[in-house]
Amino acid sequence: MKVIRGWVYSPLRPLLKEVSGDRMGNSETQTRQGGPAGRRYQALADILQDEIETGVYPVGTRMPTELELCNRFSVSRFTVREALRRMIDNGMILRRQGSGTVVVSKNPTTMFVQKLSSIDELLQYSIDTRLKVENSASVEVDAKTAKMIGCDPGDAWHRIESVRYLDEKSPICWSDVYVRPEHQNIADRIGEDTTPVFMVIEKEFGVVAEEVTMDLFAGSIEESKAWVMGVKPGSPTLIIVRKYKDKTGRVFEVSVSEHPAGRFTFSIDLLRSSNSD
Amino acid sequence: MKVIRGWVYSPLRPLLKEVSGDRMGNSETQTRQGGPAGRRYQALADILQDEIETGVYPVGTRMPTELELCNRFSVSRFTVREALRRMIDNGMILRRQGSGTVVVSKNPTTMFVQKLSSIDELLQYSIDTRLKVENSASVEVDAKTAKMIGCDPGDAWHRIESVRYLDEKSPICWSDVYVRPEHQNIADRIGEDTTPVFMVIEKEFGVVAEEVTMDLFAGSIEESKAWVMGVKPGSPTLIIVRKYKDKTGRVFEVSVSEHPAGRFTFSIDLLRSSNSD
DNA sequence: AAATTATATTTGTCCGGACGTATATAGGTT
DNA sequence: AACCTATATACGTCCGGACAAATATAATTT
Repeated sequence: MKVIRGWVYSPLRPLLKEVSGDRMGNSETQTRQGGPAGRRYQALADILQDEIETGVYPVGTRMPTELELCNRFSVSRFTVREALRRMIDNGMILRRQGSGTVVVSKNPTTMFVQKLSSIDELLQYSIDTRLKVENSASVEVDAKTAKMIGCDPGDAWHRIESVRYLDEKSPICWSDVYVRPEHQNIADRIGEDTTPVFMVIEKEFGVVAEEVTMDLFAGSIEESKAWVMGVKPGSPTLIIVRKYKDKTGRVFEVSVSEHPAGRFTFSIDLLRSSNSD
Repeated sequence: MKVIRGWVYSPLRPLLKEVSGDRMGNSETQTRQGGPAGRRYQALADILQDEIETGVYPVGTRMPTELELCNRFSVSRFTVREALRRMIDNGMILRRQGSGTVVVSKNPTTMFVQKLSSIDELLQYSIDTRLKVENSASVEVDAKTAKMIGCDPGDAWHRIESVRYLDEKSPICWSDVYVRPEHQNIADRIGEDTTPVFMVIEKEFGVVAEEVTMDLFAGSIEESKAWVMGVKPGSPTLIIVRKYKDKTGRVFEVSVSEHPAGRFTFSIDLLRSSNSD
């Protein structure tokens, strides 16, 4: 049955009333200024959202123009635009100047958003962990590594092998950082302070990380690394591969981190997006 | 000399000019309406952002009021609010009605946002994977499990043990789903279709997942599970613990998934947030 | 018919004003 | 001093209007 938007009295709904025929005596309604308890743009957003969900405006088609919505609900353009702004945030519509408003999704997409307040949370290390460089050399990546970091075998990269410590005696992870040959001299800067490698490259060479992809999977640690990390060869590790891309899509840094089991947990916190609804 | 918008058009910056003393002859300037190529609110946001970074408004203190900013830059409240809205999105300021605007961060935080368009991307399984229930029983969690799922030892939960298959012969992961005793009858619904368990609970009992936390770490698979998954006991696995909380913060479902190495990769794609700057 | 140009449409930016509501502050009362 | 109350402050909502810029559509020309 579900007569949602039929404007029966719900505590808040009849804030907006559609003007159907010519006009109803809204000499009072219209003169209203200043907001009451309810937000008009929110009520309008709810209505439009529901109309999209029920198929009044199918995905792919165009919604009414701002002016049309102003007339239909007899509200100002401010209210309409504010309502539509919510729906943009919800990913339901898309707007383009001169063109109009297009419906792109039936239901509020991006149900969950990750709260990621700082760059540290991206890297998930507290400020005071330290990188200690073990080795730094130009390499041609072998087939196995190429597959892992997503490039062709034989490609030239500069590899910086290092170990991340919580304190002197507590290695957290082994970290292989691959950077472009033209950036290889940043190797000297690693470990100086706690700045992430990609931020050093950003500052030094002007490239900007526009996209970061992270792959997490389980694996077994190899013998040489196991020795340094103080675990048995072949014991389980959490492997995190991070690829930093600039705006052209070119990867300018790849880091491969191996965390022996028990030393590290990667946490993600997702919140239901509350921008409306 | 082409005076567009008052002050001449330079690429973008002197779009906003601070009024210092009493007033400059902006009889023309002020009357100007409509926007040129440059956005005034953006210019204002840049200025304020810069002033925060340079310590004019230290973190923790309060910024000027809207009206003060209106006067200082001789712009309308719309422009000021639009500028401040950007800074809210950037996480630099926080506003409260009646109180004012507080600086909470020196530099634009939330540098990266995760694009998460659908619930499938949260679960990271393609639609056509299937859950096959192996066992379903009420349990009192032991100490080890309690630590893993974040509750007290001895707490009563209903555990649904299942295996996720890509097809008949390809098990992807072992999955232990813990639900509240009062929800235990949803066990019959698992495997019927591809609906995620938490969505079944949402629909059936009216609870809503407001927050989902995911912990990823490496571990060793235990013997009984190894048998089903077709790997050697003790071999590495990627363990993912998902906790679903309602709006009161109460956990109503915990799922523990164990993915043998090589069978599954968890991917995250982060994009630099482009809300301004 | 194709390309160009002119026009209309539609969203973006910006202004000034008004009132509502939440918070903070000052003042008075107990 | 603690509590309550009146006032001021500051952000939130909403209106009407105006021009700018980007796009789409119609008209014109080639």
